[in-house]
Amino acid sequence: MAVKYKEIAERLEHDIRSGTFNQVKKLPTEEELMKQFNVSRNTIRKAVSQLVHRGYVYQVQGSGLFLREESSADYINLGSLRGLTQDLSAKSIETNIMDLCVLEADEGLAAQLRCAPGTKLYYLKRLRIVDKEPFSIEISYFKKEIVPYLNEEIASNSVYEYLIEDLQLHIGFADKVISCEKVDASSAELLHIEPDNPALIIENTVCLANGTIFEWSKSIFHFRKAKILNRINFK
Amino acid sequence: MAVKYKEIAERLEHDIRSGTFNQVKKLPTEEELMKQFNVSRNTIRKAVSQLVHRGYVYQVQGSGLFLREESSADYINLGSLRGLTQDLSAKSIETNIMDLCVLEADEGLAAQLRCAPGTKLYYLKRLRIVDKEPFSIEISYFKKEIVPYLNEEIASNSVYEYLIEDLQLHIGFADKVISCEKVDASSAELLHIEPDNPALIIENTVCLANGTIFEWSKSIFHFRKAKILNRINFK
DNA sequence: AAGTGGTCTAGACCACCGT
DNA sequence: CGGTGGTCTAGACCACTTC
Repeated sequence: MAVKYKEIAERLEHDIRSGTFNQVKKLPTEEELMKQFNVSRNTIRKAVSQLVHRGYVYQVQGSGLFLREESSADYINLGSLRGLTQDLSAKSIETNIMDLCVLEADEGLAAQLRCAPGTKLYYLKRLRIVDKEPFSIEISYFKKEIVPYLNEEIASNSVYEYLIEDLQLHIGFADKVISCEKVDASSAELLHIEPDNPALIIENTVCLANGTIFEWSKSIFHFRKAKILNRINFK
Repeated sequence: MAVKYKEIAERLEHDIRSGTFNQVKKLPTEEELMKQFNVSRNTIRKAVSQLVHRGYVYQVQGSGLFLREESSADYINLGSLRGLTQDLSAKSIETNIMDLCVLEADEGLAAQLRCAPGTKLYYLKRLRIVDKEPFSIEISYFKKEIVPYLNEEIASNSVYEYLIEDLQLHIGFADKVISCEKVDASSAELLHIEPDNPALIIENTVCLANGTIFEWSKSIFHFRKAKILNRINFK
């Protein structure tokens, strides 16, 4: 990571998360940060705008740079790539692999992934267990052309860590569709809830930085245990 | 709006929405935009980054600026201030005011709004009807100190348009918590669904640009009709 | 090699907050 | 009024895509 503004943003994010500014609830001024990191003002402003987007701070013209309140509960964060591991860091997380194989896209999957029917895909179904209780079911399809190899060991840990660090994929953007349904019988059993109970659903279409779709997934969450937090900035 | 990059972003957003670039699926290069709007490169880049953030386009280094696919269905957009009116623009939207009054914050509301119990609040409950069918129930509390006046006429249209254009409030950021519950009996009746059916819930804490909380709201959506779309950018 | 976006600098001036 | 963010410019150099 040779990029200055990203390094500064990561450094500040780390400091915020470890409570460095909790007393004053305020970050140093832009001028102080310029001196501290020995970079130009625009570079500081670019680093800070990353923290704003991630929901850590807000800027007030003429006044300063303030910490946003920490969210007390454990929420799922839509914007993070690392998924549950980072969001629910205080909890114990286990993963059961229910299924992992290569298959060929049918009409429906081909439409979701914008590829020809018959395209080879990795199919992965996992049960996520948080604090010893079933939390969610995650069903993912990856284009094999882009993710040429996957095994149970990788799928038991963070798939995205593997995609980014080992396969060196550049992940660009995603569409997430959030909805709510009655849970089907087999999912109800896995999640230890009654059939016809509600379930929170996230369908996720993920693209590389160059715009190519490489994953489509559907996650089914236990309706009492999962809440999603989204921090929005206007302006 | 004397700010150049915002004007350029709005102009480009309008052009994108009206299909100007649909043939090529690409925007002009930064250099062309610089000439077209007669501004510096950084100003163009700032305008473009707003479009990226709103999910309209993605940038590919060395290649260009591309349109993201339009989402086919009618989704609720978490990032917009205007709410349903803009998101579901193709549909007919009606609003029934169920309740509108001033009350004093109890312990629970005081905690949500970070104010003293007894603080005066506007309470507003509305039923939103889309294409002649009940779509959602919205319950809002506004600090009267910040929103000193509200009436049925304003509440029948866009409250946020009134807050921004008439009261000149500067809205800064919001925390949105999305979850899923079994619907209660009275809400079920309003939404024309069976009791115990699922409901999609958004709880919303909204702050002014200076960080003051001024609204807390809870929206209960018809689980078959409401889907939320969130477009995420990494990097 | 040419085209196009990504990062970074240095400096100017404006707008808003607080004392 | 001084302090602090917000906007804007002009120019340099780097990194990636495309041909």
